[in-house]
Amino acid sequence: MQKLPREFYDRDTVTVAQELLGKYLVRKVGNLNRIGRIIEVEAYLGPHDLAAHSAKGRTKRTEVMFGPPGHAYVYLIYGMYHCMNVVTEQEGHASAVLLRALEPIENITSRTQGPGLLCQAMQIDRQLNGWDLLSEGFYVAAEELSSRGLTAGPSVFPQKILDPAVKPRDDNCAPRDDIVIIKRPRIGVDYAGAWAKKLLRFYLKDNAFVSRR
DNA sequence: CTCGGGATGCGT
DNA sequence: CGCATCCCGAGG
Repeated sequence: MQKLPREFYDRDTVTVAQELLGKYLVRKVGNLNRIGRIIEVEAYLGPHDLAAHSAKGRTKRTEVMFGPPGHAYVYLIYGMYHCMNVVTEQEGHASAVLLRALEPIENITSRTQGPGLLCQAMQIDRQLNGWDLLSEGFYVAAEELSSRGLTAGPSVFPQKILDPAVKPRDDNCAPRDDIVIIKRPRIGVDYAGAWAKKLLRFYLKDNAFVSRR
């Protein structure tokens, strides 16, 4: 299970968001690793982005967004659900990628199609706000390596991002062939004016676990 | 301190 | 479409 390096997160947020698709979120609960393949995300582009929490400035709540990349920003929404982001770009940029849906891979027993359900299924709450995703027990991995030693699923087949703007890289974070990414406006941010219309929601085409709405 | 509303999900 | 449920951030 190849953990994503700090440099992966320390890049342009849209690039990170798109390259997170197909990667694996790993969360150890008890002695079991819960693993889900990330198939839907949204990019939040910093204080300038009126849909981003960091647009309110540096507050107690948004503190983590203003911190270094590769950390989890987890917050409570509507008094009953949690949402999980990964912080991107250099410290101070206050950008992040919201994880919206997973495809269950291992040890997941409840629904994962939506940011609140995803956190429920992975047992993610505000205790994990600020968590460094380069430590053990909670991180994102580049490839599935089943703890039972099973062969890789379809997600490990050669894949490609069909966006000429996204260039392949030489390291293990390289985008893979055949991934087709759908781009849509972000959900639930109608208050953000022109920013609500930008195509910053990304998901894998035809994946059955994309959140509805 | 109060108050309005929220990066949601579920039932009607 | 209503609503649960509570924290956040703004304003007095």
